[in-house]
Amino acid sequence: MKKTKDENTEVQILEAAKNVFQSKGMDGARMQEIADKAGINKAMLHYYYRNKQLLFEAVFNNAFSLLAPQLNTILNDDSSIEKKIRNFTSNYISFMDKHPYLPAFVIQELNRNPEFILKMKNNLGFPNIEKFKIQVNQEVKDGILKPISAEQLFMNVMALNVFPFVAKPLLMAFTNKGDEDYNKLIEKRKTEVADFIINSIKNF
Amino acid sequence: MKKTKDENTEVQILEAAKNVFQSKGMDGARMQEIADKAGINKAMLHYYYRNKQLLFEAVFNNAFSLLAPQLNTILNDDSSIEKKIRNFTSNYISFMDKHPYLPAFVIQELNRNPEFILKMKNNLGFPNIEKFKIQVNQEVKDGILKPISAEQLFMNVMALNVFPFVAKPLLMAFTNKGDEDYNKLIEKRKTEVADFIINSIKNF
DNA sequence: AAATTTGTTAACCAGTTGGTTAAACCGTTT
DNA sequence: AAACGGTTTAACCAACTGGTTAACAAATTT
Repeated sequence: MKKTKDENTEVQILEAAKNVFQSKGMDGARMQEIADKAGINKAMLHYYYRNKQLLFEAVFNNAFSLLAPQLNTILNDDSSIEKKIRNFTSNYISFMDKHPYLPAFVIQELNRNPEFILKMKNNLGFPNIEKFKIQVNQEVKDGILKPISAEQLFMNVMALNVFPFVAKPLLMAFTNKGDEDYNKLIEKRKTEVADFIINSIKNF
Repeated sequence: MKKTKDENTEVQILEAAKNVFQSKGMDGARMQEIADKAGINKAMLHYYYRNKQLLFEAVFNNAFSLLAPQLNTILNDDSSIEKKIRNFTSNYISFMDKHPYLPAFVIQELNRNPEFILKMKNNLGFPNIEKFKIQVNQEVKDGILKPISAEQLFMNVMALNVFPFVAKPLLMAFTNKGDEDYNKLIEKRKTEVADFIINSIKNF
């Protein structure tokens, strides 16, 4: 039919690969299925991305570079810790509505291959906790926050925001909620999670 | 050499399968590797557990039935919410020291196959939130706790306890900690997490 | 418009994988 | 000690999987 390098094929492959890799993981994904979803021949995958590993890494890096800026809002922004937590919590949950598979995918593949993150760490813009650490220590010293280490606070913020997406099937079962009800629970967390954290750490 | 059904082989297979499945997942696991780790012929796997799927389910059910009692301490125990949270947090983190791969494994495989949990729900002893719900509502009404829904509180408790294990490689990278330092962070959480939660929800 | 480069396909291939089979092994029963 | 039963093995197999190849088609360069 048509040819003319649409510059489309390459993007269609990446989109199809994203869907398949994020729902089945590296090991469960099949090159044939990606090709089918992209509406092309399997040989094209190799023409554009040499092999499965490289295609996977393209998808993974894309996913990670969507995630990183989200985290940097809480780590590197200049506003107060309280504002940052409120801001991050609300933003992150909205963000997840658009990329529901993303955190489970990243976490799963990093567990499968922990050395993988070393490559990432060299990337510019890799989330770094140092600034956040200084800021937390300062606010604790100033009596704005009750004593807490930046690392523990960061872990708590991450956990409370990310876990409900990562463990969705499990939490749905335990709370006896269907998909719709569970999403309502999560929607409420846009404000509740921040309140929960602030309540715990702020000196009033 | 020796024969006499040691009743050993079957257990050795399960142990080897646990190791391989929990570190590589269903799709990444190889029957040959399991056989090698168990020190037996590949055909034996099929002799004892018909096929890969059934062997996997045996491992998964084992894992899940280790997890369930942990959760039931917080859901069905009779002590106060505060005591349960303190007790659960400390216990759970100790439990994870012994089964580090367990939560990531269960969560990963449930994401891959969400219908899977329906089978579990019929099992006796499947964690159920109802009692916990009544208890939380009561303590809120009595003014012991600030207003919070049982579901949100439960999600928060789970998130704060489980997430640091599930997302270990990610959190290690973000916090710039090596394995040893990260484990120290987690050790501290045995008391810090409970304090963090109680601080947030208790009326003083 | 001929030649070259880029994009695309169908057919193929070698290695791997889950699973099978037929025979051997060995303790127990007869 | 022969027959029997569950246990174990080596060899095998069909299906699948990632990847290659050679030829073809469209676009670009000369």
